[in-house]
Amino acid sequence: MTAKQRAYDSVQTKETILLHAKALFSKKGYKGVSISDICAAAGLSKGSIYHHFKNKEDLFVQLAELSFADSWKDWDSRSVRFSSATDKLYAYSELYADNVDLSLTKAGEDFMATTGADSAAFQQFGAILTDYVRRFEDIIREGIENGEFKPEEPGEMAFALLSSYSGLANNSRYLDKENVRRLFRKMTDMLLDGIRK
Amino acid sequence: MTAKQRAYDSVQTKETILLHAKALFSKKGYKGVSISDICAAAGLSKGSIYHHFKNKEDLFVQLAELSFADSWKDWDSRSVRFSSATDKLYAYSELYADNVDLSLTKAGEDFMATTGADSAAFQQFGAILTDYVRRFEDIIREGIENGEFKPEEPGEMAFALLSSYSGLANNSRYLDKENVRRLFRKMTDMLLDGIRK
DNA sequence: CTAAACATACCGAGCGTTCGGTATGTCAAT
DNA sequence: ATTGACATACCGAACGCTCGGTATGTTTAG
Repeated sequence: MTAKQRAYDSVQTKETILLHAKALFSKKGYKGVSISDICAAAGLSKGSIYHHFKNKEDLFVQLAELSFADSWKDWDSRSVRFSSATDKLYAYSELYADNVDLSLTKAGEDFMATTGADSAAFQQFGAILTDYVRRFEDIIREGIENGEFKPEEPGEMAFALLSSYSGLANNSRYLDKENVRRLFRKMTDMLLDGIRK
Repeated sequence: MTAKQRAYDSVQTKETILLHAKALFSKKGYKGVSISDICAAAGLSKGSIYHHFKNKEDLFVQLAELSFADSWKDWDSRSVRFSSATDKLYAYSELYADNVDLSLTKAGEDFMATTGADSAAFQQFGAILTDYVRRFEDIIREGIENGEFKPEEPGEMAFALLSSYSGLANNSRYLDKENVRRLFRKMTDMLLDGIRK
């Protein structure tokens, strides 16, 4: 006996929309994806999408909110396995590498360049990003406190490290998965010990 | 005595278009800038722009070609002053920092995501990028050869370093000039010596 | 019956691009 | 030196199309 089939499932539908939207945004950026594109991918009509989301900006911000939250939840469950901040950094970069094709960083930049800085959605997204850096900062701070990393301003270090990873992610778009992983590992090597002999 | 007065000056006009286009593209990305935007900024009509360029893609590729060529020319005249590859790296990062507001890297990513990989313009731009990395690679290779840097694959190192700088440039969009310079210097410190204690 | 969930049809604005037309410049023949 | 033929530079209206968004209708759940 299967459960009663329901033609309407609001929660499921919203998840479907966000799922396809994420794939599209991460591949084509914010402006590169139209609502119609999302409709076609999700197999839904515009009316349905605009029933669940106020507008395109709202859709993107909600997507970013959920994506980053999920991503950190995933991270939390993994990171406990690693005792040192150094190991955590490698694990983080590996996680990043495995999700380059579903990363919203590029779309986020696009979104911020597109959306006016006065917009509410813009500030919401800005808050998400700030929070993201702050969470990453915790790893750095941990490394500093137990003597693994140099004792410098953790906020700046977090910003710089994340910039390196996001830059690498943007430029790895046309590489195969294996190479991406190798490059992210190499990047972490570099960020830890530098290129100087 | 002024130079010969001319009602039309094709070269000047084209330069004007490219100048304003560069400022707009670097701020709003490729898709974020319309031909009308460029018209308004340059004080010209659409017809005029399409007289000088085949289409939007052509305009962007020509702009990228000239920009990168100019940028390297500028670099060549500066870099001779520095004897070590380490010094050159700092000088390069400073040059990058001073031009974040006129950088086409983000617009280039946007362009590649927008334009089909089969397009001629796409491949032209790809060639420009490849050439750019190769030129930067020369600095790395020099550093390796005279024992400043670790003897690793210079192509990969160039790719990684440039990714770090471009990522930082993308994320520095809302910072003031002084902070951007400081962050780029910090990034170079990090890339040279790492964050490990 | 009511309300939520979804579809359909449509809107005005803006997009990249085209095109007919108009200045302006060049140059050879007179 | 003037003229007429032609090329170049530029304009602005308009095209076909897509965009984000809305109004309205239909289906399903409770």
